[in-house]
Amino acid sequence: MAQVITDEKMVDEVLERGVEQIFPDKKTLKEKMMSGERIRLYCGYDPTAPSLHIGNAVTINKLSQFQKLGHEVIFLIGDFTCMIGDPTDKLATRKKMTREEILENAKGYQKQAEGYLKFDGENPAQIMYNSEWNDKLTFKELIELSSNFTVGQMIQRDMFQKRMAEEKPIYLHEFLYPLTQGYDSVAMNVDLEIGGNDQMFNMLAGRTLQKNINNKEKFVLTLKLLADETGKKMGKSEGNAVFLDQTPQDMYGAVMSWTDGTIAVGFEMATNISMKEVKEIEEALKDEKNNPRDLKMKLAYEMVKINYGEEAANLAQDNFIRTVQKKEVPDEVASIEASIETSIVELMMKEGLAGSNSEAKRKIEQGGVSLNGEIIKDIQTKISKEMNGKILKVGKREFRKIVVE
RNA sequence: GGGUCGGUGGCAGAGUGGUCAAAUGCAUCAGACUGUAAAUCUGACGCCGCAAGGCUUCGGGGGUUCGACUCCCUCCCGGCCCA
Repeated sequence: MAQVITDEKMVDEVLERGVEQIFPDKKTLKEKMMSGERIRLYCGYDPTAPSLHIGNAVTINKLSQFQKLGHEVIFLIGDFTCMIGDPTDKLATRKKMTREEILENAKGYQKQAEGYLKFDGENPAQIMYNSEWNDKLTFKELIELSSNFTVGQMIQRDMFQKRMAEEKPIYLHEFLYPLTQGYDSVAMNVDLEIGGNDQMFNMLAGRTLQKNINNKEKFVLTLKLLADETGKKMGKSEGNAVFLDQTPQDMYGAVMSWTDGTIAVGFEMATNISMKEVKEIEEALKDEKNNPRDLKMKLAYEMVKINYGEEAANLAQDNFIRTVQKKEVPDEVASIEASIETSIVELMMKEGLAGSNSEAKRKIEQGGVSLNGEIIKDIQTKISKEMNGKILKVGKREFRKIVVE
């Protein structure tokens, strides 16, 4: 059994760093943690996509901080809730997923989370699947669960309000999402749930149920969303998403495409460098003399280091400097075989460098395709003997070494 | 059950008989620039084709018409109001 650390400074940092709100309040949770009691906490992840993203990483990072203090961490995979689809942030009902798709997506989650959270050694995090108990719920039990909430409470929810205002449909089963997520708290009998601030409603439903059913106080800790001062979020729709299964190079590059305003908060939420350093970075960012790019490079480096280790971080950084800043060819370029007389367009298609012939042609016409630095202008260009060993570049970051057969 | 409005490209959302492969915004891609793969600017953005042009697409099916995203019939789905 792991020893629970009750160092006040450390407890404070865990309860403050990146934290938006704590329910019912920070003081009570702190007292509980300072008492030396080992608390049981979790955060849930719905496997709607094959990869976790940076937003998930922030909560996983928070879980790991509790883990380091010796608390019991559960990494919950929402294979059941996922079938309903969380209405949070969704203007439209999510399409239903099959169990197969869901489990396929969930496969990589542990590996992707490992950069932050330990699943072995002392005090390992446990992985649970919420289908384990939700599958077994009977209709009768579901009715009993539902009776803990009123329709009024459900439709209060901002997202539902918005949908009603826009005359968009709300399906009955969407009301069950907070219910089932809430029931997770009861089934696992946890003391604390953490999640992004947008998950507050769902997490509080669990607080209500845990109180009503197990007569236990469940704490809820919400984290700030990773966003810049204008509220611009990181995410897919913003085009700057970072996924945990990206290659080190791509991850590094994706971080580099964040807006400058996200640098400090990125360090605070997604890395584990000390808060002292985070403050120093904040100060440095205010100084005109410093180039924010350099601090962002440090952030990108840290992110890759956490997920892939120091060596990969160095390589990713070198790669970025080389290909993006100096516009040179990277150290390692994948070779591709090409037979004489096949067209460049055909080759690009075969290599997945273009989604269609039209796209390949467009890229050539727009000057995005080059061979050893020489822009290919003619879409009719065919592979010739002289091209052997030359580097084909498509767009900013795709490099292939041609091996003529 | 009745009334009424609606279902358009990855998303949001215009378009009401030819000028529509379908405005605009977001996302995406390419280029320029830069302090970065940021911001900004320029261009592209269904598929095939060097091109001319062709093919497929506006909930499904059928019809009217020289011609339909646009009109008619029918079916499916949704919002709102009434019951």
